[in-house]
Amino acid sequence: MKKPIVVQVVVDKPLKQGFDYLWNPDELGHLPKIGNIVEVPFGRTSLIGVVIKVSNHSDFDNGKLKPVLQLAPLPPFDPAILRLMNFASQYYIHYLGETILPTIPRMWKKADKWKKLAESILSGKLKPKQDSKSKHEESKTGECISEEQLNQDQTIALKRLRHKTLPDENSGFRAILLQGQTGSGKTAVYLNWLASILKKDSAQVLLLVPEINLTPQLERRVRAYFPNYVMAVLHSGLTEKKRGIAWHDAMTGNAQIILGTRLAALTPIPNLKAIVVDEEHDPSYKQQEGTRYSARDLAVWRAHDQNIPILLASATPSLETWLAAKNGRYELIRLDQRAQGAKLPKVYLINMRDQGNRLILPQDKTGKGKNILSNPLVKAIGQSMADKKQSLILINRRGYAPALSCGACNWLAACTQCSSYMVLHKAGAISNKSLLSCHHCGLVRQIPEFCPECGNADLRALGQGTQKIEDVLLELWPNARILRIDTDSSKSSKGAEKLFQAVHQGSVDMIVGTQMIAKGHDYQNVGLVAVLDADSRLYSQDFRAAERLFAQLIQVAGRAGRSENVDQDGGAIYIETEYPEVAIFQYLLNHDVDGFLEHIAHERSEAQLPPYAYQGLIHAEGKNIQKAIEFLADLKKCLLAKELFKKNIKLYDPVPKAMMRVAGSERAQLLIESENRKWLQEALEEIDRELGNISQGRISKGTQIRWLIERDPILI
DNA sequence: AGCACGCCGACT
DNA sequence: GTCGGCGTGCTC
Repeated sequence: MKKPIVVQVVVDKPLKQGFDYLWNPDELGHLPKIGNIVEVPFGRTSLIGVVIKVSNHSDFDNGKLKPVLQLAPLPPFDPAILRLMNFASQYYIHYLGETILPTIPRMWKKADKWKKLAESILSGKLKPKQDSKSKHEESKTGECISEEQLNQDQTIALKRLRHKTLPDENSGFRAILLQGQTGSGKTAVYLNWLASILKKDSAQVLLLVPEINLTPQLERRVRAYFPNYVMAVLHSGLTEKKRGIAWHDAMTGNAQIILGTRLAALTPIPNLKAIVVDEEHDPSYKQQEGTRYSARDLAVWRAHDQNIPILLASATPSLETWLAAKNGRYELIRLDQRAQGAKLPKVYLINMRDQGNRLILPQDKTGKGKNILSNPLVKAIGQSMADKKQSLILINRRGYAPALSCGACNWLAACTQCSSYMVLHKAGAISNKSLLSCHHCGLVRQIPEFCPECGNADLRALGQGTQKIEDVLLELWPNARILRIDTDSSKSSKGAEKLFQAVHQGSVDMIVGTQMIAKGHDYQNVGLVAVLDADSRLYSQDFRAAERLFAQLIQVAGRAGRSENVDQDGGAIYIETEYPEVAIFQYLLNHDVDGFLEHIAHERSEAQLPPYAYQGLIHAEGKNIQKAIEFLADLKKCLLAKELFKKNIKLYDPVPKAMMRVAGSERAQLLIESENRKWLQEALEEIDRELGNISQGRISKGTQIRWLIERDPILI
């Protein structure tokens, strides 16, 4: 008798095991391969799954095996990407099916459309128009900006890079940190490097960027660099179809260049020969839902596993990467000369404790406006206007004011769903009338006419956001052309790119915005950058706050003085702070990135914090905070009885989260820490088992607490 | 995670 | 007498 073909399939459910199915080669047209994407019956419905094992046996009751219904018109996930998925699943303590399946674009998860898709593939209709360039024509290096255009520093960096990675056919795994100031031309270096990798037949390269939707400039630049290659662009902002096609182009090898955000790190690229992670320190590489992976870390693992080079580029490397380069685990290539001779901007710290620096607006007799803009900054903006230079003004709060308060009884408008105050938005931003909005759950409310506590009509806006700064600037310069760029304004107009176009055309004098204006954009005529709320991000209890702020400040500083005019001075950055003496600002004064990292490294080492220790976080969420805390306290008690936790693991006390209540549910967390990676891994696996025993999915049975394990958290 | 099955309180 | 609560178990 002929042996049946049995395949094991994982699906997108919180289930530990795979499920066995019969494979009928006559009906499916092929023999099964590990990595095949299939449709299988599951309970009363059917699901998409991935084959993870092929055999002739099943431990399950053979009479009850159901057949695989359909095979997707896609190549199987290649062995390398499956190894990566397996690793991610284990490392981040997430079910394999729930790790693999969410990486498949929606377009390919509709089994009823597979027949049609198969036809479009055959007839070549799947390609979008602009991507249908033939790929094997002409010289493959194409119209790359020629190496002669690189400055001396860049040329040396590129040479070293090639020397490290190209001497022989399989030079193997190399992790290289390309550290260089903003404007030092890192992009030109790595694009030229990728060009040399791509010379090898059918090679594919992966270029990861933090948020491509904010930087269409980079996409255009890469396209222009490689006109003769097919490029696949992958990020969450794409339409279903575009993303589906790009993913298909990557996994079939049709595209040579895969440019994308963190999700691209988990895309199958069968002929992957090199990876670049641009702005490798950027927190947006960390996925904050589902499998909570770090795309940068996975990319390094992938490069190591596939024995290929990876380049990590940044002006302000993460401490992890910087230390690895320092102790020789990674290679270090520096790029210190600012391209085209541009100078670094001068840094001014404005001490906001100094009364003399405070500005009183002429109309503002009460002095309410005194903390909004300082005198030195107003003078500098005026000068910048006179010089016909643009000013970039950052305040990391959108809306008009971050709170609404009663002048009589100090009542504050709070969100009913979250432990946060509601932000006042003036007409025009979210809707055409003023209202209160919660930035955590999205709840929107009318502005009350009277204080609901005491009936007073004197309700005041506390603090300031982008809208208010815009108002104040208009008061000071009634004729100034001011553009506000934040999530609100880019949503209500036709997206951020339209707004940025106005900036580049020079039809704007001042740009007021949140952090999103600091990312990646090459401003040609910005002479001044101002940071208004620097301190608010130092107050955070997160130990990485200073590191993040420093990176952001260096990044915005780099937006100043980027003119085409070679003799330009470097522009200026003004930072308003009540603590100009703290280390972060002092290192910033000298643009001393290494000094700052050295300083932070010392602090972390003293405190035994990451990267000198490894952390995991258990999240718990329920109807009330007591229940959530109790759940974690019980867990802790139970864990402390185990050997592993007595010796090698530090368990902190369960605490409410900084934002305790969000959208009606209350959240707590338990931090666990170990000096040893492996011990932490074992501990997290033990916790997963423990919680799995008392849970159904990710909800604990008795207590109805939803829990989640996070490895290497970045926001604590 | 869904979803069915199954055993105890207030309702047309 | 029934509708419906969510506790428990299953999905190849």
